[in-house]
Amino acid sequence: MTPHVVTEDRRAADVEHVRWLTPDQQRCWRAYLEGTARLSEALGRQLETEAGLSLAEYEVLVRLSESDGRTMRMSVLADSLAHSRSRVTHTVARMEKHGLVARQTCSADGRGVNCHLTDAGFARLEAAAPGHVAQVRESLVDVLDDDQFRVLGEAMAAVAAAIGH
Amino acid sequence: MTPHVVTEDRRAADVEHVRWLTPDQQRCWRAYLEGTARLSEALGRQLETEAGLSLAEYEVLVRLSESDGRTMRMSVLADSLAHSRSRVTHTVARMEKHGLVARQTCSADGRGVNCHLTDAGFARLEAAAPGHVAQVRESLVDVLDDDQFRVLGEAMAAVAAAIGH
DNA sequence: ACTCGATAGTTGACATTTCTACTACACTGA
DNA sequence: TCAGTGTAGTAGAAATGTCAACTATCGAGT
Repeated sequence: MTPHVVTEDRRAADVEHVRWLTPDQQRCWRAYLEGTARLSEALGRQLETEAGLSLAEYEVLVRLSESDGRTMRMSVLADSLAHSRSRVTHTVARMEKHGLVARQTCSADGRGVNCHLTDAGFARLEAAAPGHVAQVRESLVDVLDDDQFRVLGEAMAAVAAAIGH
Repeated sequence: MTPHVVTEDRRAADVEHVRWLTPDQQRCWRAYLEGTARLSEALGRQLETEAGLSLAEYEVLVRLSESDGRTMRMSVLADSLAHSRSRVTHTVARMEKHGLVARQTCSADGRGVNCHLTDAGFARLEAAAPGHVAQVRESLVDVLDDDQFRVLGEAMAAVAAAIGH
């Protein structure tokens, strides 16, 4: 904002060392940004209109439905979704108000909270899943050939691993 | 919520026609979700802490900097970002308050509004770009080999095209 | 010129996400 | 035992995004 000459000079020098993206890489990167934006928009809209769920809520339902006893610790849920704890707290609080999940403090660890999928929540997931999967296919899986989709998965797994946990 | 027998039956019948994802596809899809979540989190955090910009604001600066006269119509900007018009209005309004852009009604079309990148906005972009590119490389480009990244770009371009404009 | 439907953009209410600070409990080591 | 440190989760405010309603202008058809 009010740069000193020194910092300006350093920045200017740094610029010469920047490994800018090549035009091809630029194209890939822009395509990534546009594709991911449109895809999450399409998925979110489908879920919202046909099932009254946000994508975040749906993902919570999925994780819980797959876990032992349909129950997960809040922090495990957060990690598995790659969402912040705070975000999961808020999401789960909303879902609890709607009767989709129930929370109770963990008997083994007094700090912990178990989040449990209710029957109503499970039913809601069952009702939502077919439409959601159809949308995932229509907008992503069926648009790509098997190799493309496989590489996409491997690439994003590598990205997730590189960023760390 | 209060399902009739008929609709329940229909749903149950439909379920049998659902083309669920195969386990391999599931893995790819989950990896996609986790990778994109972590990547946008990493990019957003880098920009916020090192440049005081959100990813959305940064993208606006980039588009404007590349356009003729560093000026774009609001709707063109929105389309090119794949963001809603409303969202762009809010984003640009915030940026205008900070002096990064300036708006003026379009002389040719009285409904239109031109969004122009100010010198301060351009300077801000120049300052932010090296760090951002470094993060994009560290978390994405340099994590993948050339083929993976190319396929990723092609795949997401196909997705964007399939979802339409 | 006039009316109608479409387009451009904004606005404000509402929902969601992020940020920061806080409480409570658990574990470790003296 | 208990002080210090780390972990689990929550709460509320601020920032950001979405939705629906609105104003204003354009442009085609009459």
